[in-house]
Amino acid sequence: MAQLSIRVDLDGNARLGPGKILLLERIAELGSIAAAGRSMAMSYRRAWALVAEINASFTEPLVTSQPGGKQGGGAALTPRGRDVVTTYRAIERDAQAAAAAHLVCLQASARTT
Amino acid sequence: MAQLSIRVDLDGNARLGPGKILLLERIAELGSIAAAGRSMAMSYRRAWALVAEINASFTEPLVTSQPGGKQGGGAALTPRGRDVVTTYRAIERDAQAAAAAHLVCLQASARTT
DNA sequence: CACCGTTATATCCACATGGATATAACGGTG
DNA sequence: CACCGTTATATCCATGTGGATATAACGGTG
Repeated sequence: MAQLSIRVDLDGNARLGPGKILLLERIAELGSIAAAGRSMAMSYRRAWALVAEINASFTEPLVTSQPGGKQGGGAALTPRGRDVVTTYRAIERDAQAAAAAHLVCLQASARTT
Repeated sequence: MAQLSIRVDLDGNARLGPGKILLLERIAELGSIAAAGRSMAMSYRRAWALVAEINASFTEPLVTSQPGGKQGGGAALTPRGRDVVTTYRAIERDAQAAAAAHLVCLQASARTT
């Protein structure tokens, strides 16, 4: 089915799209920036840069991280981080629902090959 | 206010986002691919490539063009092209409305600098 | 105390994107 | 019939993005 791909442009410079949100979810699931990046075939460099950008975009960090420690360290989402992910997914769900009828219309004239 | 930036991913390879839609609107308004590109500070090469990609994505062209003729030629939207633009704008409007409450929530924790 | 996997950071470079530019063909208009 | 601005297309190249790689620091664990 036709899908919307949604990027949120907040006032200020914060921009949040599918890639960053998936990265956040993988961090929550896997407990590290490195593992999250690997799971998305993304270099650590890029994953780290995205996390830095995300944290800089909000008034408090969405991701906490520690170098060293058990298993070498790791990262996790803050409560605020979890909220942001949940809210983004809600936006996606509601926007997709609101657009469903229009998408059927668009899809009808699209080349499917 | 926080804005959604929406890309539509149709079944097949067709992808339609804000840039292509604006280009289509400018073509409709200005009557040429070249003028539309200029109005968006976009090279003719790129504008032309986007139009080709758009036309290839649908079962019938959204843009017709003719080289030569009065004022050197020009381009215009087909009825289908106008439909697609209208439908996309409707998706944008409805999705934005559906997300409005969530966006307020997100914006509250975003850095506004 | 050596080891491990991570965070954090810097450097180098391959590649794709797209701008700049050139050229030809087209077909009304003066 | 020359001119014009467009479509259409090709070539060259600057630039930015992000991968690959290296290194240091960190702090639990065996």
